[in-house]
Amino acid sequence: MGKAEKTRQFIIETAAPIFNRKGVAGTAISDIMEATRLAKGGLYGNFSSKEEMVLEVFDYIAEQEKMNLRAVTARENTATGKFEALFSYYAKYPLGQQVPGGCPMINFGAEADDTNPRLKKKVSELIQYFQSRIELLVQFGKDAGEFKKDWDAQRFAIMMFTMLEGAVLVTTMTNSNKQMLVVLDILRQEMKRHRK
Amino acid sequence: MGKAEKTRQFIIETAAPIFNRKGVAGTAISDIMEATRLAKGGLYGNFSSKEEMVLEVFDYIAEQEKMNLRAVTARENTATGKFEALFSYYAKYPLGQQVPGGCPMINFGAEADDTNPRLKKKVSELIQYFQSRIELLVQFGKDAGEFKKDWDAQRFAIMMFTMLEGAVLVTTMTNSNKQMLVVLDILRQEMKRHRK
DNA sequence: CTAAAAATAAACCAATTGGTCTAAAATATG
DNA sequence: CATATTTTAGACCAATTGGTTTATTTTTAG
Repeated sequence: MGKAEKTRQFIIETAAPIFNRKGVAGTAISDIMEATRLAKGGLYGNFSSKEEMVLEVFDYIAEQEKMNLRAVTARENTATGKFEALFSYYAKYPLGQQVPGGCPMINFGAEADDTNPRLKKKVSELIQYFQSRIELLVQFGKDAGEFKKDWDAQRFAIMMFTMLEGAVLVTTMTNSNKQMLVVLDILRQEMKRHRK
Repeated sequence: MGKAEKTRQFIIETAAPIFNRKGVAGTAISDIMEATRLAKGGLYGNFSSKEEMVLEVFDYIAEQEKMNLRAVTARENTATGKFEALFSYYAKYPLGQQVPGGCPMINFGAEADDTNPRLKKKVSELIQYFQSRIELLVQFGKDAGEFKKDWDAQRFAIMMFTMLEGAVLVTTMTNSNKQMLVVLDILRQEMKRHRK
């Protein structure tokens, strides 16, 4: 990685939590200049526009989120263990976030919806990825004989993902993970019902 | 309602969908001027700042959302019917929204989180209201002998609200209500399990 | 070590930002 | 109807917006 690549990456990593926290419209280029200690030329030499920068920042965030999801589940080797690891991770939410400032799918999604179709598409793809990973985890558990074969993986993936995202919103707004814990209990119970 | 009050209300109602769509930071005063056909003085004579305007706009939106929730459920007189009316309403999401631009709890919540504590508190209160209404609906059904007495109302309210909000996010991002329909089916099934 | 290439800082730009002020117009009240 | 009050339009403000350009520095490669 040459100097240029390094600077580019440094800008992306520095800008990510700022955009996630303050939103795209709420973040001025001057905010990024301040955080990176780079002059305007340093930024526009690496990105042709704020829009392009945001798009690349989200790619980075999406990669972080995917890596985190893999890291959390990789530590266990049974499907049940992997789910439990995920539940423990969310129980501590919003601690341990890879990119601070709340869930990027909610943050970027809410803003992109009516203003940025390219960004919206990226959010949509990240959502799909998360859901398909949950589905694969259920399938893995079924293949390993941990879960009953008639458990509807897609249905559970939708249930788990929507509930977790909703719980993240509530947790963030109320500054309390009380409801998140209830949600996790419901998910654990649902998993138990389909255990062999 | 004098002329002043009327203008004030007109500004709020006109600005509401704009803020909901484009976000607070993404909305310029000039956007509101254009939509209301009012000059700057006309706006700042009624609101001391953009911040104050947004706060009042959200109060209006919250009132609309509450009224809508009441309106949807009021048409039926059994708890089961009221829940079914809610499910039918969400099945058509995002159609029939009172304030266009997606769910205001997500939109304003995501942005307010790290930037506007006063707004965040209002979002939090609206969330609490929705959840308590669901709880009351369960309680109403229990009292009327429709639901089993041992159904945990609060637990279901959390499940229903978080799943619906998550589904709204997914529905909005993917431009498809496919997942919303799955979520509604899960909720219907859960209700059935606690029917007498 | 040197020459070509890449990366950077900072001055500069027009447009727009949220907000103020004043004079004119509209309204409400006696 | 007249007067006091409220409401409004629009000029004006300094600051900031995203973005460009140019001259200089730094890095890379031969």
